[in-house]
Amino acid sequence: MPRPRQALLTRDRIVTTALALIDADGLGALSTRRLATALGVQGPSLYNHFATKGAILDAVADSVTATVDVSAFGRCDWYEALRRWARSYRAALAAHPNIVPYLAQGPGRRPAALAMADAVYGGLVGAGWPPARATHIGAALRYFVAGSALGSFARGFVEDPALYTGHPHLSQAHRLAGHQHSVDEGAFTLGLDALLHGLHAEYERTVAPLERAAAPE
Amino acid sequence: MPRPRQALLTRDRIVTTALALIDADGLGALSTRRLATALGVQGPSLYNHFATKGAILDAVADSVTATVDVSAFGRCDWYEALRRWARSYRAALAAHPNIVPYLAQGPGRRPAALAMADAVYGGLVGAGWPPARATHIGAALRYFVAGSALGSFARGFVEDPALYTGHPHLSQAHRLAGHQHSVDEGAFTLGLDALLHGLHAEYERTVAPLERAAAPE
DNA sequence: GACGAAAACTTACGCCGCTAGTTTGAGGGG
DNA sequence: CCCCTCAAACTAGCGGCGTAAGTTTTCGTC
Repeated sequence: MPRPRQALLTRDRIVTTALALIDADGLGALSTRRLATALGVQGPSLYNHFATKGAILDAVADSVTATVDVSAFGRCDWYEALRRWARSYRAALAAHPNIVPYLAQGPGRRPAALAMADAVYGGLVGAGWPPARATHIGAALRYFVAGSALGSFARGFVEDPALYTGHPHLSQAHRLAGHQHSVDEGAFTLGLDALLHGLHAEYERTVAPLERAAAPE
Repeated sequence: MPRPRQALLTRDRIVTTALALIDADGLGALSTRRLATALGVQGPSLYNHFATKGAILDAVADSVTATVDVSAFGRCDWYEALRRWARSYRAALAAHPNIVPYLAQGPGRRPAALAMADAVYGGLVGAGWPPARATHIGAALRYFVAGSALGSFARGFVEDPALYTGHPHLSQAHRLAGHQHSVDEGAFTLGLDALLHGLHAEYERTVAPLERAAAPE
């Protein structure tokens, strides 16, 4: 087939289809040939639109990151903004868990990831956190969110009671997989609340006094 | 070459060499052929000792998990034990960051990972945490540790100042990669302290009263 | 209307994980 | 001591992978 009258592929169509395949079959199951077949095309045709498979994955990852809501920074105080961002971030990743290992490598050159980092860091610095501390906070929350989305904690335990007979406290572990949602959600909520609680305490101890001294009403 | 007088391969030698290759060149660069070459052997010979490449990776992952120290449970109170475990866990993963994406999928059928889960869960329940809460705490800390080891936060930012010109707050982001250790370490310490602080507060609020009622001196 | 860029194609290279079948030394039973 | 079985290496090869190279035809532009 030569060049068709109507282009068969667009970057958008490739990204959307790739994400669907990754969601359905996992990151490892995405090959350029399978992706092309799903698009009704031969493998190498993709290279007319993306330089490498990695560039496709970057675009897929960024399309997921782009759905994260950072609008709470500037609208709420830093504390509430962090909470809303973290929940939105986690929701975005949990909707596409198979891409998380790729996405969690860092923002790299992906525009949506950079925009998110900018909003979070800017929001924290704007609230009075020292720059180095703001970096640490952003990193710590990314650690927690990425870790929570990387793989279900509950599904990490095989559903085979015999496996746990040698471990006195794990006799119920085979049931975890069946309660995946409540376990993962409960752990995330607990951890997020605890993290924010601790950060709040540090803010009151180190930042708030300075803020009050600078603008004493 | 037929069967040699002295076996060329052992499971231990395969695991050790595989870990070295993964450390040096990344998870993606480990192929059965490369591994076999490093061992002075042809590719398929590995299959005399392991059923699949995944089984090799399981063994490598478990050898890393086995270095995590959980002895603080039972020796310290739950709070200090959690801290020591988390630090040891992170140190083990950070020493071999390239295997983390594989390892973080959960314990699966890996014995050292199951033993670690058993110790942590048992320690928390023993301290009075309700079972469901103990599960959440273990999960939340695993989220955080795995996320922190999955990829350096600092190295996630490309060292190219031009990339950040469009983002007002990221003007210094290209310097992050140069301070990888202090950034990642600082973020981990901050997050861990905050998490534990929050958990301690919840313990005092929900568990400690019951403990005092049950054993009033 | 000529022409270069664009978007599909085919072919091919060197990797990959893994299977099948072969060879031959090692170790145990008569 | 001989033989039999098993174990641990081998070679050959399958189908799939990412992607480079070159071909064909159409589109958009001057």
